[in-house]
Amino acid sequence: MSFDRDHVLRAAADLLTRKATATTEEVARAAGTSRATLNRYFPGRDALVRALEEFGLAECEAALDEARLDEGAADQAVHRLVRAMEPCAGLVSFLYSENQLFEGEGQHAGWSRIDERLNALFRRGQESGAFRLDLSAVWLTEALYGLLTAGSWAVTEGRVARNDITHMIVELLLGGATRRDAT
Amino acid sequence: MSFDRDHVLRAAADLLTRKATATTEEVARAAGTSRATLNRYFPGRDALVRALEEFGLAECEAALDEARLDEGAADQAVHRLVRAMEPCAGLVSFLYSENQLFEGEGQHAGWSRIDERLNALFRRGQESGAFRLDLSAVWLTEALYGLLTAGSWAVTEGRVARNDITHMIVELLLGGATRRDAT
Amino acid sequence: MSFDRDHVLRAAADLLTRKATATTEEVARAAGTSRATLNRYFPGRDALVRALEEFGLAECEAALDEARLDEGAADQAVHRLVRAMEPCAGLVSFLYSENQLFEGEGQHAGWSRIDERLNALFRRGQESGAFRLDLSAVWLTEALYGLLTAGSWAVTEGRVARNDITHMIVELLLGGATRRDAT
Amino acid sequence: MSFDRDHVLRAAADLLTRKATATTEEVARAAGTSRATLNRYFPGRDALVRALEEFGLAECEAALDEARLDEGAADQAVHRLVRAMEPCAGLVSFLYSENQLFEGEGQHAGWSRIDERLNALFRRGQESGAFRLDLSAVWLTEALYGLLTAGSWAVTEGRVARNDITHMIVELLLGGATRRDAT
DNA sequence: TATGAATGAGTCTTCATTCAT
DNA sequence: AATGAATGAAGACTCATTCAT
Repeated sequence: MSFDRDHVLRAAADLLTRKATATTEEVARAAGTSRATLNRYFPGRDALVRALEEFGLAECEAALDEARLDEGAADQAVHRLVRAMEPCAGLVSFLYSENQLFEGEGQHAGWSRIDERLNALFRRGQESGAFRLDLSAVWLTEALYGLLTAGSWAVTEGRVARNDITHMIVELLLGGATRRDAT
Repeated sequence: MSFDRDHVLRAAADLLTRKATATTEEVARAAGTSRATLNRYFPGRDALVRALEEFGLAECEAALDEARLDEGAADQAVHRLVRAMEPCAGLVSFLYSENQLFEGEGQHAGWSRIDERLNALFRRGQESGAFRLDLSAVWLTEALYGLLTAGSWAVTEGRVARNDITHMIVELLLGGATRRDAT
Repeated sequence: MSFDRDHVLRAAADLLTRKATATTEEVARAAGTSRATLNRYFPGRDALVRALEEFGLAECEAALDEARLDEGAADQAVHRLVRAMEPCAGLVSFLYSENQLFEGEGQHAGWSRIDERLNALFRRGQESGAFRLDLSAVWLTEALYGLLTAGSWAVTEGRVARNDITHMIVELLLGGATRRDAT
Repeated sequence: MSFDRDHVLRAAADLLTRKATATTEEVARAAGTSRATLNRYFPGRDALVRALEEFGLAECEAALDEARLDEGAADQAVHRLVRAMEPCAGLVSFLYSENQLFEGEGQHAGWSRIDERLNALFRRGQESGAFRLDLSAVWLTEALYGLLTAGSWAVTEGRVARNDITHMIVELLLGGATRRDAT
């Protein structure tokens, strides 16, 4: 059977998300192939990380497309967004921590595009009067990443049910912890 | 001059927070000492991480003490908590990611104690009617960690002003992004 | 199209003469075929070297035959010898260096046969009074190899014209650098 | 005891002269040290070869200095030259074959300097009427290298006595194989 | 039969660690 | 006590080889 690049990338993402320092051998084994073959397609660990970055970017872009950020009320769009991005959370978290290493080189332009799309959504919410103005769109974007990561971990560690996590993130992000009806 | 254990730990925390894969040599250099001396006091990388864990735990406990979580309204306590914990965010984030590696070994009991104190705060808020019941105290604790980490990065990357970050985190955690006065 | 064993051997000899550490892939490419096919006919790098050895031996034997070492004056025979062997020089040089690796394994008997034929020529010259007795026939044989190799390199590097090299080698080997008519 | 760079270089030269494809481990063992330490001082195999090149160059230059090429009759100078260079022959031969690999990069300028000094000697002999004019100085230089290499091998393989080799090379280079008194 | 693809083996390199000063 | 130097261990990479088409 032929080498399934996508399958390998998914397996690598799964493993590295859980154990960021996993060996090339472990990655290869997890992908059901050998070190040498892995190296044929991704020459060097960097190449693998770069490929994962492209992969993660594509997944995120697809998630954003699927969420139709421009349509309907901003809070509903956020809801769709979180639901769509949740599967990417682990990989994105891994890539974030890896990117810290490449400080000098400047990060991949694709992430700026993603950031900008998220920023645009939050700005739209602010302009429509739905979202607060004292919390900047940039911060809301960063906070979304943070909550996605936290949610991913919380599920992995068994502290929150997988089926609940989208609700947890969306409600916290949009409504906060304080009771509204208590007013 | 005598070996300043605390100074070394702070330097190591600063560096590893930014670059989790930093070499022993880099850590030693950042601490102003040599590999060999570093190894004399922390025999093995694990020992250093464990020491950092103790260090981070102590800082966190101190922050929790300083925030007087049991006193006054829960939301005010959360405010004090975030302000007090913010300096620990980077180190806590690093230790979290390191702990992923030691899945097998149960994690340090100290973190459970911290978790429990935070959980207790959020439960108190829920029992007092101040906080929502559909967002579990456990999740709020995890979310707090996530927001602290996101805030730390956002400041490091220059996206949010250092003086604003406590406000950003507290307001989002308690009030969410949606405008309340718009009702 | 059928596999042209001789063509492959010549291409391999040409390449390995210039770059002794050439990869199997490079050899195959130079021969206009693929690694796998090369391996089908020469299973293992050793097999290729052995085949090259047989090839080189055959070429040398043919050169010696062509030079008719037993006929005429010894110095004339040396002249014919150098002219005939010059095309083999590069390959012989390569095989010499390869043989160093197989110290343990006795070298191919064919080389002894060649050596013996050359020795015989120089001994014949000594016995006929044409060649000096204080330079052993064995040494003259080795020196011939050395001069052939040096000549091959000198031509490759463009330091001596291809048409001159036989003259240069023969004259040096037979007459040395010192002027005779100066006496 | 401290790391003896010169000792390591000599050991490496001795081994690589005999077995050009020797492993880093074998080189280290032959030098009485470990791979890791070898790598500390010569990071990468290339670095070792470059260092050997510098080492060989220095030895050659020293040999040329010792031979006082400018003094006395040219043939006497050649005699001194061969005697002085003989110990370098193996290493020079190795470096020659290695240099073939770096075709693109152009060879170390030092060798040109050596070549030029040798060329000058042979030109001086030609101008003084001692050496033939139909064998170019450049060729005599190349031939000298070839004879040194052949002599080194002949001694290693036990075909010529070590004490005889200088005589063998000098006499062949200067006087050739043909009897002079036969005239 | 010839070849692209997969892999086992072995080398190079680097890191964490230990030792002698 | 502190450090430069040496090393064992382990990961990454490349090559020669084999397999399936």
